[in-house]
Amino acid sequence: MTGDHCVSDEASEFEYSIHWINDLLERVLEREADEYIVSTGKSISGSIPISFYRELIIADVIKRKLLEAGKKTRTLFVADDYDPVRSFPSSVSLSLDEWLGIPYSKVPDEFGCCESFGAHATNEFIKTFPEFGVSPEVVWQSKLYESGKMQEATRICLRNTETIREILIEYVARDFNDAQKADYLESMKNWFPASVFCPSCGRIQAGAKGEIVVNRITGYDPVTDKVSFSCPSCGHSDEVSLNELQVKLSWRIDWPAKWFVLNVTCEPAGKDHSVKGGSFDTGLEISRRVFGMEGPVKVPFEWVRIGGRDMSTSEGIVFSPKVWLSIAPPELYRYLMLTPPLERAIDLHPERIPDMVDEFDRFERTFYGLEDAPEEKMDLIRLLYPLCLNGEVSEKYVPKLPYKFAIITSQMEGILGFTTILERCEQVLKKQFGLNEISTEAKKLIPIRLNRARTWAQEFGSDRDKVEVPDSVREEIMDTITDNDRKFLTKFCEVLKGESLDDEELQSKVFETARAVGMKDKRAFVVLYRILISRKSGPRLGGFLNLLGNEWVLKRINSVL
RNA sequence: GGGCUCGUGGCGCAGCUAGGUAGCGCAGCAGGCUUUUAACCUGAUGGCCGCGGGUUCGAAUCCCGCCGAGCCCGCCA
Repeated sequence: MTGDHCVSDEASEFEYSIHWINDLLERVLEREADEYIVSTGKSISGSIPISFYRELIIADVIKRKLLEAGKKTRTLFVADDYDPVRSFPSSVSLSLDEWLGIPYSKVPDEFGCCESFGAHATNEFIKTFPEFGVSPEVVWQSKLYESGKMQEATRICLRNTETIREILIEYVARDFNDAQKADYLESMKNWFPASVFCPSCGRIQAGAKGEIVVNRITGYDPVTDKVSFSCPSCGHSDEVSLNELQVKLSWRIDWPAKWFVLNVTCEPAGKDHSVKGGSFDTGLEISRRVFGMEGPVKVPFEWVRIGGRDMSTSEGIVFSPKVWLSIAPPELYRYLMLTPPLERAIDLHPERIPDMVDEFDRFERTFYGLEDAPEEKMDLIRLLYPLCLNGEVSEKYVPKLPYKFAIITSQMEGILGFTTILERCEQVLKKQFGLNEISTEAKKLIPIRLNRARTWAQEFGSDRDKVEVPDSVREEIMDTITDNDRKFLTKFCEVLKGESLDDEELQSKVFETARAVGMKDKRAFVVLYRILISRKSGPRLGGFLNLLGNEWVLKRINSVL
């Protein structure tokens, strides 16, 4: 802040904040609610991809800031498991014909461990909440309906069918041409905002994606509270009292009804819903005119993509939270979600995880003042860093093993064993951060990072990232070794047989030995790397040789002599 | 048809809201660390800031138009 220019109180209102979180908080606080309910929701047509965490994290930071401001608040996660099956991802073994049109909450779990197909997919996701630092209350849409909590909302909607029709015509048909508009108006004449789960066949609709015929209510009598319907799936038709039927509101109506029932103050919405005149806006209109409520604060956000493609379950590119956790820290994911503006698409590139982890580590060290940063950036870092964590900010910096070092080292586990590797990593940490002792917190993180780095190298790394130590020296490598090389190797064996040296001493010995036999030092390194890992360069040799152990290296060298 | 976002050195991005010397990370290059590197440090190279107008003393930044890339909505959810 420059002190010489004075900003009046009025003008300061128009100052831009350093981050969207602050603007968002302000907008939400304007509601002056007794309790702020920040809701999120997801349809459950299969495994939930990590992209959905953008919504949960946005909701979570709103909650965190509200709590900080001393407000009462909760976040919700509404699992829309009452939606009927329209299609299955290719990996699913269930028969689509059998379950089409049945709610996901009534389709069995093919793995047999959860209550239903919907519950399985949802539970799998919920399990990762603590690691990603979110803690919403889980609301099952199926239970919301089955427990009767939605029934009054449904009744209100049926009684206001005419108003809802008007709203839909206004919003949906806004940009239609005359012919489309005429069709739409015609179709809305006998339209009702809810559908019936047929008491005879249990379906809410017939036909798969593209050719859906919904078992829509065909009439409602507000005096008798009876609804009539005709099932397109089995042909059953009837007129039954509303509270004796299982009825579900249409999507565009279901959403505002949930806002009403759950008293939602704020809800982030992906761009598919938040498009101008889209389902969110329609919902707000319904909130106002049908439920007499203001409706939640809309928080539009763009999608998270992976490698330039959308994460869709149907395409089979499911990048699940579990996969993320197997290669990168959850804090990094939060960081990536919180840094860019909400309206910006985020494209994840798994192959760039090492760089991104490095960046986050640097960001963290900057927070702790271990790295320089311009003061104007510090405000943002102080705001953002705590929001990236899944727990409390530690008082002291917990040193992290460099990810790129972990990539190489973790792949040595096969030949060295985990214990040796851990010891080596602790040494590196001590050296890098100038420590005498490593805290237990830091120690705990080492194996986690090693595992992630190894998995990353295997699953997403290029050939360059994969370091292998073959069981024996390959034939083609043998052929490249000259007599002069053997002279060097023989002499170097004497070094290895001698007293144990530290990394740097051993490093120097490579040079000394090379010179002693009149070999170019460059060649000495190439030869050793070839024998060890079949390529001409690799990790810093002194440390690497010690990592492998003199005994092992001696045996290896002897095998080519 | 309606809407959103993006277009800045090889790649990924910041800067744009309050116009004034074009920055960062990664890769690449050169050098250093008693000579290795995928660690670390230093340095140099590299950009008509998509194109064309306008406003201005001055535009990556503001305004208008265009081009290109991508996505969403438009039946259901």
